[in-house]
Amino acid sequence: MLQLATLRNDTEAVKERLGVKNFKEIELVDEIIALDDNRKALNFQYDETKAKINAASKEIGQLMAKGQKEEAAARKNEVEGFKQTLAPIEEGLAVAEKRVAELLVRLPNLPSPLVPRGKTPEDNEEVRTGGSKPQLHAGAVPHWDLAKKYDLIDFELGNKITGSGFPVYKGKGAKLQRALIQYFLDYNTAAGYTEYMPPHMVNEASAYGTGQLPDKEGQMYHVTEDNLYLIPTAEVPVTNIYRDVILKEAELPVKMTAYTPCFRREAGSYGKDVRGLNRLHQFDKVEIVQLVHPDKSYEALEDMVAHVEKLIQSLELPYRVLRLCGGDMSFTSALTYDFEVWSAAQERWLEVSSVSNFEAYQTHRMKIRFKDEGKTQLVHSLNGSSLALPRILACLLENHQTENGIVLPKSLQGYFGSEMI
RNA sequence: GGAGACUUGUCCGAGUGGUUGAAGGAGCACGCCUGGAAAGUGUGUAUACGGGAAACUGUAUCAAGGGUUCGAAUCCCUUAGUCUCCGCCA
Repeated sequence: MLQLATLRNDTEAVKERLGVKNFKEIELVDEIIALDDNRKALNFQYDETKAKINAASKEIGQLMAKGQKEEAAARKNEVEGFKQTLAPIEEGLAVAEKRVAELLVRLPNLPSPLVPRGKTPEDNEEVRTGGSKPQLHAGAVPHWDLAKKYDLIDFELGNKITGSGFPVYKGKGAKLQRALIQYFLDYNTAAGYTEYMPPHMVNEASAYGTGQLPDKEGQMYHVTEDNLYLIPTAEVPVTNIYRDVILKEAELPVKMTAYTPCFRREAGSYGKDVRGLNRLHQFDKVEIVQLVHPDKSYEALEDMVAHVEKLIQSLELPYRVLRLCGGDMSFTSALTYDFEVWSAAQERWLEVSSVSNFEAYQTHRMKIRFKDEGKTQLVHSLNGSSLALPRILACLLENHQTENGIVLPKSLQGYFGSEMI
């Protein structure tokens, strides 16, 4: 969440930035500041009254030790009076604190100056493209047909076992998944990311930390019996590894990578968007996360974008890099680059990675800090997919299909154990 | 799942109602000592939110939340976690 100090010090700039994100309730900013003024005043009164009570209680202790019972009793009465004035202050303070916190989490992160204005995906800015779109042979088909033809994925079987959006990978299809995961993890660890295998369920505090709660609970599967959430992305458990941790400056940057399945309810999706592998309830993804010095986060973002870009290039897929506009970026992000790969048979772009700088928005909630010559301050957090598997698989199948089979990119051949499917 | 023990600062560890934010030790930082280092020695060493130009100072925090009390690390309740034994089990 945003810091109150930012709201206070740069009120107008904050409002202007929220406007870029098409945030509707700009008036919340002034409302929060006013509420916090009230909170501060109450807090001051509380502290003052409490100080009197503490001092008097201490005296009572000393009087009792000296056996001056009557004086002690008199002080007790005095404290009784203080306590009566304290009660309403305490109550008001609790309400004020809760209200400020509630409203503050409703403010999205401020977009960086690089974020283009706009409302829809059409307003995203194409930064660059790479690779070239393939000329498919005459009988070329979309990936769901290829998956069937080569017996790689059984969608109907997933429907039977679980429901739509839960495909069953089979034979070479399953092996290719494993090869992709292994390749991505090796590629990430070679770049200095430490591999983690985190839990696939998280508690409320973790979901709150990365911003899935309080608003987006409808997007996660919730195990109500134990009050746990299935992770929608490895970002949640991995970033929370450092929740409530104060790092040493020398420990920065922290670079982590993890493979996990991801679970998303995707309520309201339909049509061609959800055909085949385009949008699933369960999918596999390898994620990268960085915690960095606040001065270095944009440098780190560029570094992560370059990292993901090289990975996509190594898969020999045509891609484009988009800088998301204010209206299309996530609630918690300050700047996001999306990678889309060209799905040659569907003739559309599919998002395969989203790389974001959250600045201190997540770390403020999670209290991830570092010590800089005695001064403690928040680190910046970033994450990106490196990479999400299903759409990569879809594009690999579609783009690399030939009459004789699917030719795998060289980078994958060793992991998969052969050149073709 | 049942029974019991436990959860204190960066770490170890003392502390069962009254100047305890917390003894003692270790670690770390800086200084002294040394040709240099070790040893020794001195000082310092939590976080959040307030007040103050600053020095400094108030409040809160001894797993978390609530209660009793003039006063709680210390007593009571709830929750979470750790350990031991039993049960179950990949």
